Amino acid sequence: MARTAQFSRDDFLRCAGRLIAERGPEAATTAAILNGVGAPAGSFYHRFTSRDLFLGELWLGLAERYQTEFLACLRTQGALAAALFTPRWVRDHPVEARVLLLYRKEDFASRNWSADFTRRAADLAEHLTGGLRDFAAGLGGPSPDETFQRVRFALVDVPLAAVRRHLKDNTPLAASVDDLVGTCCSALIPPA
Amino acid sequence: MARTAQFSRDDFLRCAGRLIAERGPEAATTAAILNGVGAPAGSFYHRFTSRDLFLGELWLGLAERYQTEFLACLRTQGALAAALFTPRWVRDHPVEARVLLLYRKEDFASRNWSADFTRRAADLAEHLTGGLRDFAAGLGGPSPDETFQRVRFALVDVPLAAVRRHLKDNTPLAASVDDLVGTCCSALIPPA
DNA sequence: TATCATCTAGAATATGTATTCTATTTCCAT
DNA sequence: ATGGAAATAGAATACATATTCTAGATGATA
Repeated sequence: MARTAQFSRDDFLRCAGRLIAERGPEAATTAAILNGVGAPAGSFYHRFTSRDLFLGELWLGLAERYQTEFLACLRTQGALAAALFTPRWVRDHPVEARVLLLYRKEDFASRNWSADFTRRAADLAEHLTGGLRDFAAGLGGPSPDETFQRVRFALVDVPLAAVRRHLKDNTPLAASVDDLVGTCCSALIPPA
Repeated sequence: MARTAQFSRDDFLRCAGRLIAERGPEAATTAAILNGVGAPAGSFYHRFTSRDLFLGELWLGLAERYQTEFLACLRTQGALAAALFTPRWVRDHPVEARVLLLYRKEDFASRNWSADFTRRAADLAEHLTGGLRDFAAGLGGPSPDETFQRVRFALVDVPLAAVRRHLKDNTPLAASVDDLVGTCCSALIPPA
């Protein structure tokens, strides 16, 4: 009933991911993507309404997968495991890690996102703070909000900082990174 | 012997800094800068050879000032003071902090830097690692390189991570940030 | 094998942005 | 006063990149 597709949405997404991992979001021009996939412009715009939404799809997909795993890890294995989740994820997904963790959301979201995408991004952020707040509440302490901020710093900000330098250099993640992250985590969230 | 200048290099640099602090490096288009200063294109290109070198000058200037103060603080006041230097600098220089610490060097340096600028950037990086290595050497310990990496993490990466979330939200830096940074610093570099 | 929705094809267009170019103005030293 | 260097002025140009547009190809189904 119709011509068979020669390219898939994933062909474009993967190619863009590779380009970004290697040379940054700027390098993922439509021309570079089309050239990498070997497709004409028509085939790209047949599948995606614009480059902005295309990049949004790439970013949201990665972020949703990463964050879901992270929150599951936090719930089932606790603070230290969650703090060490990010270095592990970087080792397991070197390309995705560079795309998702080395650049800023704004490099992908710049503007013109659909209501659906804006919603997905907001849900994502809300889901993360929700998970962290729940965990912080379980720890007790006098100020729930102070605890939340401390937990977020220990489990999100510090691990990301530890990992970014290596992502930037494109060097394998040293085992000592886990020590640094673990030391901070234990200091910030004393084990029971 | 010549017409008096209506604009200064600093007018352009300051305007670009303001634009970047408010809306990111992308917002500092030549058109936006010219419009902000109220100058014609000729006056800009009379002073700067290109936008790339112009942004480089802006970034290098800020980075050199920030880093010089940081290293002086480390030398004279030690690890904890150096770790707390960054939050203090952010409070004292809200605009400059967003330009320098919220974005990546690559957002400014992209390409086409002169040999002079490349050299200044390399010197800067070398100077920083030098200062950190010297300090780490003073701490002793079995592995100088491991100590160096730990010091760099405690005094550079962790403070930057602590500060970035607030820079992104453009919210004043809470005092609790200093506690988080201090806790990590003391755990990573036990006071003598 | 005729149909037709889907997909490929890529040239043409639109847009934003950096940069150049050719006057023209201004002011100080003579 | 005036010659000339430095600065302003802004229209014109160059360029990269995203997007549109029209035509044509393909292949499962009736």
